[in-house]
Amino acid sequence: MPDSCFAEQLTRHLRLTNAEQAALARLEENPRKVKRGAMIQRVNDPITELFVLRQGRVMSFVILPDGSRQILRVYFPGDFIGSASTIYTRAPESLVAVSDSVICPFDKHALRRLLEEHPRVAALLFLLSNAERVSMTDRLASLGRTSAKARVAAFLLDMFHRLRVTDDSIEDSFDLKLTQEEIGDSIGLTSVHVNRMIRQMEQEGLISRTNGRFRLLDMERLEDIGHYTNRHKDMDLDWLPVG
Amino acid sequence: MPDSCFAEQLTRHLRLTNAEQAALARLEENPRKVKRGAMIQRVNDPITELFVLRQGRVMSFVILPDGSRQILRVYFPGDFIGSASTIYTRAPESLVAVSDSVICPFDKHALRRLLEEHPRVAALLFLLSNAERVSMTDRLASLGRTSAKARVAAFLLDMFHRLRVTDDSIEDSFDLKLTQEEIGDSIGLTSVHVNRMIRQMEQEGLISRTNGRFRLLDMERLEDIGHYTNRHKDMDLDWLPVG
DNA sequence: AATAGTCGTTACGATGGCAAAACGCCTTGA
DNA sequence: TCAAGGCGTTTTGCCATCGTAACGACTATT
Repeated sequence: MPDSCFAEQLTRHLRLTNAEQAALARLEENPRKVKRGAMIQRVNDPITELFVLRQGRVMSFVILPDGSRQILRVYFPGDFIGSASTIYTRAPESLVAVSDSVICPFDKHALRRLLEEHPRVAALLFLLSNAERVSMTDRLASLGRTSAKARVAAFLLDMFHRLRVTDDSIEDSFDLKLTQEEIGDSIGLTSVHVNRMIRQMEQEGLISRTNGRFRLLDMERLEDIGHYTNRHKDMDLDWLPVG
Repeated sequence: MPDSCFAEQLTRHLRLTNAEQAALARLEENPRKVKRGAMIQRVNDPITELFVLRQGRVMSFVILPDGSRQILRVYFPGDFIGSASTIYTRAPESLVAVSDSVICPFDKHALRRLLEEHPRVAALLFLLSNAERVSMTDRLASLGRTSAKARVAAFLLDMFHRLRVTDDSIEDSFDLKLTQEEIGDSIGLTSVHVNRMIRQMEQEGLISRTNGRFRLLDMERLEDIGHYTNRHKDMDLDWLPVG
């Protein structure tokens, strides 16, 4: 395992000095194992710490008064969790481990000191946050303006590409580790309808499933159906020069 | 008019030194008038500049292949427009003036230099971006999991509170300057259905309209219907100390 | 063996989209 | 002052999409 999952993921997109890498690695000095289903943070909890995810899956969500759940984001190894917590004193969203995971909590004030000592990291986090915002707007358009089938297609493609960023072993099949209900709660559908769409897409030869692993058979058609655009190629990697 | 709309809005949330305020004011040295309906940026345009909005209304949106439009965000005076542009070389979204407006374009590299000379501003922008992300997740939950009526209620409340941040003259009635079609494209509904909901809420005494101005008559019930939570009171204003 | 969790499947019904037309209101121009 | 046009709103009927409820099958865990 690398010294810093977070730095490792960052360097897929942006350039870091050795000092910055070392500083980021210090955020991951206290790994903690959490079991599938364990709550890491609840809405309205006073915020004292943020996290880096090393292994497994974590997701953020909110529960509406009528009991329905909206999953906001699924986190993968190397992801920085809880950026929302930097600007609020109480958690605006809950965090739960979707599968057995290893998270690295660090103090909110430790992050502030890091930003003071390594000002360029603040700019990097600003950029990262903007990228996350764009991916959020893509989901907004998906939820607001597309059919159930398009949402499922876009969701699978998004998960596939995000998994590949940190996991080189992924070729064309991957273990999502999400139930169909969790997929539905991510894209604003019921598990019943997610199931309908998945089976339909299987019959059409778009995807296949073998013991829980998805395989995307026809990328091109999936991207078409899901109105999916991979934004990675448009990233401005050198805007913020090194050192 | 203040030297810097942007700095003025920022200081509603966060503390700025005089030097930082002056640096931000320099972003607004080139005001430009744009007419209602004028395109400021198109999807996939190479990005060279970002904007601060001084007067009027600007919105960002995307058009899906089937021609439908998702409005991503409505910007008000004092808003920083185009944070998405910092990390991409091509615009991921279009920008259009919703009403006659004054925008202040500035070079993308001028922003980079500003971040280098005033490292704390990078951290402030990081925080601001995180706040925007949270407001985006609120909309995600609204689109994914709530009824048409709830979305309209939440949208009106959101616009009302955001307008009040920079416009002290607003008491309880306000001029949204958006058509019902634009409201629909913001919250994933057709203009027909937006109209249905607005008239229904009028009849129920929740809101009223007089020559284009909305008046929110029953805040409490609106917040209830829209599952609206005002997050402003939970902001962590002092996490990043001054200077 | 028992229990719990996930997936598969069906029938039924509500929510909200679509198409089309009329209405009101403002602007422009004679 | 009136007419013409454009734009946004209002209204209607029809119907597709997607949600709800309910149950059975399958698997893993205890």
